[in-house]
Amino acid sequence: MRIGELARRSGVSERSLRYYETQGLLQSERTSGGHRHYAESAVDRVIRIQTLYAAGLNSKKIAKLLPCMRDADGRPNEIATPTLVNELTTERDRIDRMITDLLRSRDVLDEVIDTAADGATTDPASLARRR
Amino acid sequence: MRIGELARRSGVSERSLRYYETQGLLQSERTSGGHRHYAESAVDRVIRIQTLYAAGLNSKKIAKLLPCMRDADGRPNEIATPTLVNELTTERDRIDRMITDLLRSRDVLDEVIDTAADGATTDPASLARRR
DNA sequence: GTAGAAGTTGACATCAATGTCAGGTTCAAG
DNA sequence: CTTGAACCTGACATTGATGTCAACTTCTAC
Repeated sequence: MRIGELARRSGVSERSLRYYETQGLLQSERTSGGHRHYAESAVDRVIRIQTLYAAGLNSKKIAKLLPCMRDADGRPNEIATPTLVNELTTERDRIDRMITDLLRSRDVLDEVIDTAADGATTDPASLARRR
Repeated sequence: MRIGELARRSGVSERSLRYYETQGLLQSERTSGGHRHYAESAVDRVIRIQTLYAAGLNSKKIAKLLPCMRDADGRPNEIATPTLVNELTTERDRIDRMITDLLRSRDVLDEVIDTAADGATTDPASLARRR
């Protein structure tokens, strides 16, 4: 598929897809005229990249990590080196702390929202949030 | 307490504390010479601010949200307006998605780490992570 | 072959919290 | 009073993925 379709299907801008390529995160075939063509599997890959970015990893880490992830269909292409394992463990712990923080923040928001709702509401969404 | 102590105790840089003040997130008394003095409660407040920043809220949202949170000792000073509740609900849902993403990323990292560990390890931490 | 949609590269902008530095002032202990 | 630590303001830098625009080329449907 071409870049426009990949962007649409993955929910990531064309700009970012080209950027991913410069960072070595995403491969593409080129037509004789220079247009990019992607395999079907690119959709999943892009989504995975996005998810890792959202978790606070930078391009370099993602580039090292991607070959060690198993694809939908099989085994990983590489096994993480001890050095990489160390880095990833650090990231894992950071993500763990992030999750803890986010849960706390979510609870705070829920409380503020529910406090405002108290007094009178029939909104099912907020009722559902009540403890 | 003075800014240095607050920075140390809250784990936030002096630079950031001053920034929080310009954003209306943090109040301080001033000595005749212009030095900031903070109440004990500032420590908690700063930590709360940091947590909300980590959850992706910006200064403006945090400024609106803070008066609606209840302090350690009591009731909130304000009740969120319907408009604010809408905004906060949007944030809450975003945070929810963030948590989902982070859990996924954490699992991915765990899998890569464990795959690398397979073959031979006696590291209790990674053994503990095994499913 | 032609028109218009879609693609290309390169450059520059952005966002927002935080780091850093300079030059000056205040505080507190001796 | 002195001295050094701590604090003040203001300015500029950083970070890194992404937005945006310009000028040009390629692709595709007719």
